[in-house]
Amino acid sequence: MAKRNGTAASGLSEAAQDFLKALASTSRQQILLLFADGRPRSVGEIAAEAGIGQSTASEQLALLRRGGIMTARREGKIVLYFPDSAGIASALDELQRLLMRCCPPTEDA
Amino acid sequence: MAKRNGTAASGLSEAAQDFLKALASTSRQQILLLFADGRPRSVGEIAAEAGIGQSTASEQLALLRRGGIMTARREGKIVLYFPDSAGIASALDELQRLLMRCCPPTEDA
DNA sequence: TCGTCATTTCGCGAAAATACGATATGATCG
DNA sequence: CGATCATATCGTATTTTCGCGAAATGACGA
Repeated sequence: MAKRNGTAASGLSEAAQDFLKALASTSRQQILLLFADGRPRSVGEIAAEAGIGQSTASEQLALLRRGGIMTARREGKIVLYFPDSAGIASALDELQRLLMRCCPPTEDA
Repeated sequence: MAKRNGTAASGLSEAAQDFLKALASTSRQQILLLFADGRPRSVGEIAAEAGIGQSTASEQLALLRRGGIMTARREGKIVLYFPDSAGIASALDELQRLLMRCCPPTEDA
């Protein structure tokens, strides 16, 4: 009776949980903001631009990836990370549904 | 040159930061879910229904309130907590804007 | 005013997150 | 194959969060 990844007891899927946890960190937000220009980056680049260690960047990127916020593909010797628009959209959607459920925008109108 | 509460260096206002932090916790999510029926509750009720200590509930509710997710009003001797639809909507809106900024939903579309 | 009830604040120990350097894994090139 | 570069994983120290009971604050009623 392992818990499926659907709706957990708390009402949010694990994916959405990971999404929120990944986003609730200023350092990960900073990483995310590097991609405002839409250009994929290697781990080393990200570490340098964010001013953090290489291993730290790798770990944070792993969390962002688990949260469905970023994806990566291997490009020869390096690994290119970039935002996962689809993952973000779906997590955001689920989050919105949860909030709607708890907090109807004033029951009248 | 104190940082205004508008857009911080990371790109997210403090309000949005607190919103995310408040939401990124299963116990706080559980509290939030108690309000699916729209009925306001006292701190004691919330503690009981969520199965946590009373002081813990108070502290978590404070975080939810700081995150703009819940509000409270004093009703005689007790304090009634309930979701803050407006706060949620605005934080969600800002979050959405941030994500749009970093992750355009495929540059063509 | 005093006592009581509800909530907040405080002090604390346990658990988790964070960042780092060092080391292991994987891929490319000689 | 062996060296090298990029990334991932490991071990660890520091900080932050979590949840609790105890004590302080605030509100009401006798």
